[in-house]
Amino acid sequence: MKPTESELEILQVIWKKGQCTVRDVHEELAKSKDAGYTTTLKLMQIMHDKGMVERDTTSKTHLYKALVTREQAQQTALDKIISTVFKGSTSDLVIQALGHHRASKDEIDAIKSYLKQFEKGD
Amino acid sequence: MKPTESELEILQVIWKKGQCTVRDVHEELAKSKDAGYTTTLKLMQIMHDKGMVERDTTSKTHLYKALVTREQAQQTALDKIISTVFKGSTSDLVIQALGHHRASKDEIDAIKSYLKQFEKGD
DNA sequence: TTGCAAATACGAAATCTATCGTACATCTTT
DNA sequence: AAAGATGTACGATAGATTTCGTATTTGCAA
Repeated sequence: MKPTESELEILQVIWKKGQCTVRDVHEELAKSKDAGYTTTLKLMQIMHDKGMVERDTTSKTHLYKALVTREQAQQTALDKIISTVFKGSTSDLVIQALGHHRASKDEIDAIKSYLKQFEKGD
Repeated sequence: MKPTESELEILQVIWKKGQCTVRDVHEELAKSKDAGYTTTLKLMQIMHDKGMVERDTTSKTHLYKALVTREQAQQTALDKIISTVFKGSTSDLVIQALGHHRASKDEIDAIKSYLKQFEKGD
């Protein structure tokens, strides 16, 4: 349910590529991290045991796909930090996010139009 | 730098009360958690070793204060999830947050006025 | 078909986190 | 001043996570 730090790193690669071999993932991670191939392999096997990914073992080289969606992981992550560091306040989070992570004009427009549409629903 | 899960629970209490004894923190945590007093004590000592809190040891019962501010923890947490699950996109995070964590009218107003003020600065 | 390269399987060590028990120190109360 | 209560110090354990080494399997090429 709640991916660990390393599991998230791996999921990121799978989310981006859609479908991955262990080597795909490992080489991507190797750019920023320094761990052995079997480490990545083992982690992906564990993730499979946990049901976070599925794999096609038809051929020798297995193909992994994510079962946890990025949206699910986003939601889990948001829930956690909103409750632990934002006192449960979504608006605090939004304001803090906008304040420090300089959003582009386009992003701000996206948010504003989202807010408009959101208001109508009320 | 990056508080663990338990450390965050403790920081939350200290942030709220401003200054705490171990017992203060422990009794607050006891409401939702079931761990012994010395566990809380040990964690707070570790936090002190890490420089996350300072303490006044003048009297027998030590007084702890946070050295990590809530804002810093919020920023660290945001940075992490924006990069790990939101592809670096702040607006994705904001929209996801607003979409799932039903914000109140007041909160939305707060965000809108923030956006207005934010635009002026551009 | 034999052997090499690349992949998987998996046990085990190394960390890190959280938890607790016990020893020791310090107040308070009588 | 002694006893009990309350506090801190700290080693040790349990569990989770990450890492790696080695054994085994599989496919391909000479």
